[in-house]
Amino acid sequence: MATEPKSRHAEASAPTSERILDAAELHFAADGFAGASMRDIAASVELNPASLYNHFPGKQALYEAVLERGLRPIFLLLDALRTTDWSPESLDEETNTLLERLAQRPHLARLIVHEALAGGENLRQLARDWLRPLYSRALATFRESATTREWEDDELPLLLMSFHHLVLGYFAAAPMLREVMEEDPYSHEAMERQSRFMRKIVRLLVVEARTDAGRDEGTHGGG
Amino acid sequence: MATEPKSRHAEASAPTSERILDAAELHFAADGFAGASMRDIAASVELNPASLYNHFPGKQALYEAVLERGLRPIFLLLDALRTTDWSPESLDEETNTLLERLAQRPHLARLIVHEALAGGENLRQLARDWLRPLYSRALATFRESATTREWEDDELPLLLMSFHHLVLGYFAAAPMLREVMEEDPYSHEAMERQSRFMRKIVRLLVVEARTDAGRDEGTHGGG
Amino acid sequence: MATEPKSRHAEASAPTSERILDAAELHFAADGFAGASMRDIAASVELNPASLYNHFPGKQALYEAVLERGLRPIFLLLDALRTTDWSPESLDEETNTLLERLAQRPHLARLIVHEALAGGENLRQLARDWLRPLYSRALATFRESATTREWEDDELPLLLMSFHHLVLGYFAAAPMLREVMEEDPYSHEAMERQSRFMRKIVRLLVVEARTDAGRDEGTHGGG
Amino acid sequence: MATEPKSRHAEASAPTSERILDAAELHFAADGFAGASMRDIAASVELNPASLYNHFPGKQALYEAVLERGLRPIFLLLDALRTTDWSPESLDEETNTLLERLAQRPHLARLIVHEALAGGENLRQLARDWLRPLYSRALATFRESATTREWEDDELPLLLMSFHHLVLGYFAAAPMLREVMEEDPYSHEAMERQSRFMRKIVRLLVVEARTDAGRDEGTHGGG
DNA sequence: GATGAATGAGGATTCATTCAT
DNA sequence: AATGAATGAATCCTCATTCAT
Repeated sequence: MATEPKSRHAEASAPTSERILDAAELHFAADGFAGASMRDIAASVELNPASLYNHFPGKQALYEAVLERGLRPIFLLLDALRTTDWSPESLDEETNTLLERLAQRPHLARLIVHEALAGGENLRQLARDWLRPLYSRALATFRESATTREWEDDELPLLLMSFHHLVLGYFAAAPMLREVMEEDPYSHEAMERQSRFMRKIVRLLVVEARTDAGRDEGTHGGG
Repeated sequence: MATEPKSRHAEASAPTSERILDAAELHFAADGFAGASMRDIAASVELNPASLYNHFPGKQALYEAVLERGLRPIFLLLDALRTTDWSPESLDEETNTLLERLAQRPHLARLIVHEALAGGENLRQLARDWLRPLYSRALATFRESATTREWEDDELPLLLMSFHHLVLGYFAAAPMLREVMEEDPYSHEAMERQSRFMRKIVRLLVVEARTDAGRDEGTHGGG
Repeated sequence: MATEPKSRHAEASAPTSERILDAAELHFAADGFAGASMRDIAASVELNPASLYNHFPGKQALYEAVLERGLRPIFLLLDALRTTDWSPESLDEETNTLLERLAQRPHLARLIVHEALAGGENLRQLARDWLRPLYSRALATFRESATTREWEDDELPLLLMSFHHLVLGYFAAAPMLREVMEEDPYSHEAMERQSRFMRKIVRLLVVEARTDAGRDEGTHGGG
Repeated sequence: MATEPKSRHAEASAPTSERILDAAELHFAADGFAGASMRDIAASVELNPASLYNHFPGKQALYEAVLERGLRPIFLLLDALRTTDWSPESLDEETNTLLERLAQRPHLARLIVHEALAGGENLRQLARDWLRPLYSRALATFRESATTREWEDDELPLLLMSFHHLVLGYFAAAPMLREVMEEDPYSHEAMERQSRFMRKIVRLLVVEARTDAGRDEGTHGGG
């Protein structure tokens, strides 16, 4: 106590808490909140289940701590996209950064998708604390930007969600990709390819769309 | 009385097995295989849990029956896309049909996404029986088509998966959309808008890409 | 109804009842009353479990019918031993007959042993209806006989039970013998050997004992 | 308080695991593995059924622990018989010791007989771990001994099994004996009588048989 | 901070039995 | 005489949580 200036909060005091969070993140991502078990999480940290309660008051609190720790930096990063100048080069770079960050902690994407599927109180909280603020600001940036003028105003949320689905989908569906494509989607090679591909999609949907704007806009313009 | 030889037990219109499948589909979609409980499913049909076993030999079999009943028509529909002529009009129409069909049974998408997340034996089976045949044939069609010549050959699987993520994502994330966008994503209005949007995306990624093909092949030099 | 003079009782009316009894005997012998299941018995006869109740009012009644049908002839046979003249030749022959009869229906022995182990109401009934009358008469015969005069009077019940254990034990322990001796105890060869052996034991314990009587009876005589 | 660091929970004297084993032994002996229920065992120890799983990972493991604890000393004892000198006095004493030991834990015999009846995986294990080693060594001892020269070589296993049936039968059939003989077979008196009787049988079948050996070898020509 | 033991609620499944057809 | 469907009670076992040590 004399030599080590521990923080006041239990979460930061010991590496044990961190190890618990790591294990919990893994299990929650794999099995969802309901599917993950305190027993398994404890076993992953080679701890008695009862010991988890010395660090977190319960399963729900542990879950929230995982979300907090994992999502904050991701969302901060996304939020920073606001300041982009929407030049193709910037978009490329920012797409790249985001994918790399997600690739570092691939469990988080699955975690969010689990929540999105399940609905319920956890999702409500996640939406309130993280998703809604993020999306509303991203939307605002979209709207201010001249870049996306090709899209109708009421299509911008859909475009935003599409990027959400595309990005999270890739990570979340990793187990499926392994089955269907018979390749490890987290391999350096696969990530590289996906990153290139995503940049291309971004260009086609955001950058080039602007260029095409004047041509054959007969489809949605009629609505 | 002469024409309806149904027992007095089944007051509801549909045969019991069908009603069980309906309830099971709902619960499996909401909570995943592990998260859904036979007890809850039975309660939804106002049946004793033991009665489920008169219709299906177990949870796993019930799950598979749900998949079979729900996915067969969808996948048959997707498979039929093979015969498309890739004209913008055909693509528009087929995109439309697919989305409408999925909208009729919005739980299925969530069910697949649950599987994709969870991995495990169920996914392996789903991949073997449904996904892999479908994707390999879709890919073949992609490849034969002159339409998508703009994409590198090794990008076609990614493009395919992107459509997977985009389409399933919309339905699967419905609970999240409700929270974040504060709108019912299954409303006629929202569906209409999403359908229009998806057609536009398809056009931008598949049809127009072809047109752009000759221009600045593979780089973002257009900016 | 006109052509077939069916007996009034359901048990005798159809071969189905008989087939049910056969299957029930097998299952009760293998797993005991509690361990055997109506479902399995029905499956053995390729019948719906509900159909059993058209022939027997319940599990308990079916069990009793099995006992009745199976044990009566055996016990009649044993009872007939009363009239033996206790000559070595007669004993040999009667031992032989008994073992052959039991070998024909090896399940019965296991059935009795199951009851003997379990105790409870079924055993009480079995004892009242079958075992007690039989043993008391067998004992009386023993006592009248000059043959067994070597044994103290209070040892005769134990001698009787010993034969019970020896005979039933061989059949009841068949699964164990298979494991331990690695041989099929129901094979003709094994049965032959066992029969010869049992006759030898009977001779040693009953016939020869008489002869030895005068020699070194220091052990029990002192009690 | 200083010398007894036990928690307040365990008011009863023995440690909980031991009390569970006691109760389990009783129930498994009475109803067999399949027939005994964790619920009942827990109730016997006044414990929540879930608590059993804090001490044993499952029903099967509990069963094996019961076997291990109960059978090891018995089988060690039997194994020690190997060193007997086959003198009448030694046999008397050893028979006595064995019966006394079994009488101390009369449930074990029923437990083994249950297994012998049921067959299945448990029996296979019991045979492999306990019975087969024991019997093969006992047989070897029999064979080396000059004592049993009267018996044919292929009769020795049967003789061995006969002792098995006689000894276990007495204990296993206790419920039946109570019904049929209307006496408690575990009473001191009954045990004393049975012990005397068993010694006599052993003498007649093993010791005296040797003496008779020269007389009328193998036939019942004595009549 | 860690743990062994205890527990109530709930998990899937089996069982004997009933009843209308 | 046979059956499909229904059911309440019981089966083994898991879960998150608590508590004394």
